[in-house]
Amino acid sequence: MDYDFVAIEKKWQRKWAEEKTFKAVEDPSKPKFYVLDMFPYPSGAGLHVGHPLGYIASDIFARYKRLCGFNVLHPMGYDAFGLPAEQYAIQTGQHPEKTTSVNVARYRSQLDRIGFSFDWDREVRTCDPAYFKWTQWAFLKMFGSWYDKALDKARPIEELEEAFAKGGSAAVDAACNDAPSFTASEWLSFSEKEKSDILMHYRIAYQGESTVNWCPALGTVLANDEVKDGYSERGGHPVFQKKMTQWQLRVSAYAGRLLDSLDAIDWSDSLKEMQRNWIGRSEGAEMVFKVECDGAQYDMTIFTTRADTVFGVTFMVLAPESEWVEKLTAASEKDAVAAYLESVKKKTERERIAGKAVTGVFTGSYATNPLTGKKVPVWVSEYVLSGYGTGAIMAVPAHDSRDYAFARKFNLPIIPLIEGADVSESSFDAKEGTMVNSGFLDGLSVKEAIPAAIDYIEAHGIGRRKVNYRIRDAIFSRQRYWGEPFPIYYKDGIPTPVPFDKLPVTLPEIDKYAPTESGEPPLARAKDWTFDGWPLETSTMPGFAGSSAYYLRYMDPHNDETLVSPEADKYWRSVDLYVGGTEHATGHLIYSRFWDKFLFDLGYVVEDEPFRKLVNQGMIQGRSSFVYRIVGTNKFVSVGLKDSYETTEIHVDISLVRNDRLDLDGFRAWRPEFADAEFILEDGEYVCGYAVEKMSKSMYNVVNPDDVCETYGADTLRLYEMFLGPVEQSKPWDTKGIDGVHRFLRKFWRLFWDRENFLVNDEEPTKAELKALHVLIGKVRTDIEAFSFNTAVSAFMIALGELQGCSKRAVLEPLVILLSPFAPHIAEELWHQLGHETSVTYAPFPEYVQAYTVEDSVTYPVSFNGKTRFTVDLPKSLSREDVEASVRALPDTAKWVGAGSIVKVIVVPGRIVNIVVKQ
RNA sequence: GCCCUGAUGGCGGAAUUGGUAGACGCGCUGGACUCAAAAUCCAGUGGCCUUUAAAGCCGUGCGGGUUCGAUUCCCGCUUGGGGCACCA
Repeated sequence: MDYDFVAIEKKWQRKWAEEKTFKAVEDPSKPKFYVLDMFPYPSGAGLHVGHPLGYIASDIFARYKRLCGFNVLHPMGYDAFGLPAEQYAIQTGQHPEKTTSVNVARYRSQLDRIGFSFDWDREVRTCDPAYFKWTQWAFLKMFGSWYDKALDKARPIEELEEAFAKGGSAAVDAACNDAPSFTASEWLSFSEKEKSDILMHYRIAYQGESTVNWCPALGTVLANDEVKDGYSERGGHPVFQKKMTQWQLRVSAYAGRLLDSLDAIDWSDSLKEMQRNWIGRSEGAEMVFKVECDGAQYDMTIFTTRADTVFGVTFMVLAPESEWVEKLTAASEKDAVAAYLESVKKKTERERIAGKAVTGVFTGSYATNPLTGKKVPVWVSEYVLSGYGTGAIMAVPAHDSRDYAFARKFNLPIIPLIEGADVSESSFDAKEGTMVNSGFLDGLSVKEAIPAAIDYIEAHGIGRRKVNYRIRDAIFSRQRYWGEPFPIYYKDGIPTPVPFDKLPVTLPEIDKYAPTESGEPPLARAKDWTFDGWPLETSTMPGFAGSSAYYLRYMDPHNDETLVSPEADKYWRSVDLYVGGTEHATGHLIYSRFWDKFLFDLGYVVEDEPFRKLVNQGMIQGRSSFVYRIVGTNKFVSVGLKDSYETTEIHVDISLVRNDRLDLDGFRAWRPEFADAEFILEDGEYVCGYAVEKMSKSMYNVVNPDDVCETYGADTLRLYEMFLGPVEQSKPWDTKGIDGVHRFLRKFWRLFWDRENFLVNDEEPTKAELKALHVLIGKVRTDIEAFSFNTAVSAFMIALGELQGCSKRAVLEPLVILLSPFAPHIAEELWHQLGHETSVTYAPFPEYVQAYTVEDSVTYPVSFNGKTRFTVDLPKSLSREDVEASVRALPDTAKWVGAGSIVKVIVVPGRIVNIVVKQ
């Protein structure tokens, strides 16, 4: 019987679905294991072979864990809200829900074909009201909470109100954005509206004005991680900085915890580093400068990490968006400052970054250096950011390159503070050297001077130690249709939560999906977009809202009472293995951690980190093929000969190319303009050139997994994607090697079947066969645990070579179990042919037994300095004299052996190379 | 500019903790089977020198170092990929 992968795969995929083989049920008697993939956005293009890479790896791991006796939760769903469906809707008028469900169906059929062991009963879709009810619920919980810095956790807002009523604003140490201070009695006298406005400064989910990334082309604001190099990540449209009132999440309150608990999770160093940079902790000091403008006096606070350089401050700089600009602009400079602010406003984010031109304007006011008493001018410049620190800086041109450039441009003085620093050409930014010109700091090294300066500042009441974080609060509103509506309505202008029992707030039907003519979000088009007669919020939530807690929902997806029941949460706890791309490093993976910590604070979940271990799979790139048309003709020249002609490189569809050889007739039929193409061949064939590029339709290099399943089968696809190289590594898809993997499966099949006979017998395996089997068992286990699937596949191939013609049940049964995570269909089929009734999925992983000894070896005692130190196993061909002579000839350092050491003797036939001592 | 990563045959990639570099697969070459082809099987396959073989020499991006021994550890570069970037 032949290996009929088409029939086998169809048969078992149907059985698995019918029998719900992979259904996960909470079972306290078994240890749990939660394996999760980042759920996909169901795009219209469908899956290409790059997408399943991570899914295959996690599926192997999930199946392996089941074999090891774990109760495995391995769910899948769809991140179904998003821009592409909405833009398609704007163009065609088709409801995004329709597009989305069509795409979801396509994804599902593609996924099913690869034979994943998902528990589809737990599927979630972020756009499903029964799901986003809990996204809205979490938002309301954040709206109803504040962050207590003293306890370092979120608490219900009612407790804040109580504290205000007792002790006013001074009674709490809360994370907030510039809220006014007030007494207890003032609080009690405030109106509802006033109280609401004040609380808004404290809520974890709050409405606040801030400088946001505004993208006019998309008609919406974007979060920082959705902007790349000043362009929108989706669509690549220019982005402007704009002050707007938006819903925001107080992620910044969690900065310290997000940073610290990175140490406790098993993620790659590079990813942790990315998050550390994004969070951006820096230690320094806040310092107060007295400022004077047209006779008025102010105290202005700045942040610096170089308190040691205060003696070199020669000017101050404000961010253009800073509130200080208005206060500190002298009457005489009003016009100049206004003109400058206007010019800054017009620039796109891109221009601000790219144009490194030094610009700025003098405000006409002066600040007093708190240490020297000297007066220095206050300037405004776009190189200072409003969102970081206090939006104002002290400038030390001698030791900061940006301040230096500014000082040079506007002819401001430069005072060097470090001995021997030459600041005639550029600033000296390094934190090393000995202080000079710095009063009481003179003679100290920079490393000593920084804390000494801060101590002094604190002692004299000029400022205090301060840790600053770069991470900003997440902008949470989007002016779009296809997202979760906010469960917020405006009662007398006061943002009011929709009661929990009225959730979810579902999307209204509207006639057009574009923003309104007056620039309002699409939801403003809805006829009756109200709650209880009051207007509802018209913006929707961003993409990361629905993906932030989906891993929790999988634990208890049908629960209508809570996001996740305490029982389910306590059982599944958190994700043990999370597999996905690194592109979410500063988006989803930050927000999810924040979201989880928030729910943890409120006692809804038991773990304060969502993803214990994270593996980032690499991208699979496309391998594009090219033909070379001789300029001005319809003649194509093979790649090896193209240098003798002037040619144009043309992408050719890779389905017309096999092993870089072009299918000439197929090419002529491909497009009308090539119908009468002529070819200049080499060795009778047309050889194409190639390049590794992103897999995309326009480069004709997309490989659909369905096609691979058609020709080779899902098992081959799975095995091949793993065999391609380490999961974490990016690599091009290259069909060349796929035959080798397919051949392996056919050979494997042939251990069981020849043309018509089932070969399996009950003979006793030989020692050599047992050795091959058990080496494989050990290797497969360690490789899977180490996520090294490519070497595991190699191990199978080696074992198969050694087990040729071995059709013994005692060998084949464990072999089938071992193979089942990788190639589940063929394994399931053969498992049943071996007479088993139940799925191989729950068979026990074979035990590794050291069932062999080194053949042809003999044990020698080895002695140094007349004492026997240890014994070694060596090939018989080596005489005892040889061994001892070799050991004696070794240098002393190699001969030392400590008590209790394990010794390995490295033997090249005929001589001892070395002795390795292991502890 | 800063941070993280990687660099090994014609190709994808192996190498447990510093111990015979190139496993496994692809490709290529030769052979078997076949009227022939496909499929399958067997053998060879880093480079140089050599008629061949044996033996030898050189070889893990480059230059140094530590070590009996370095793809592996240290220092300094070159270069591919990714991230951050006026963050004071």
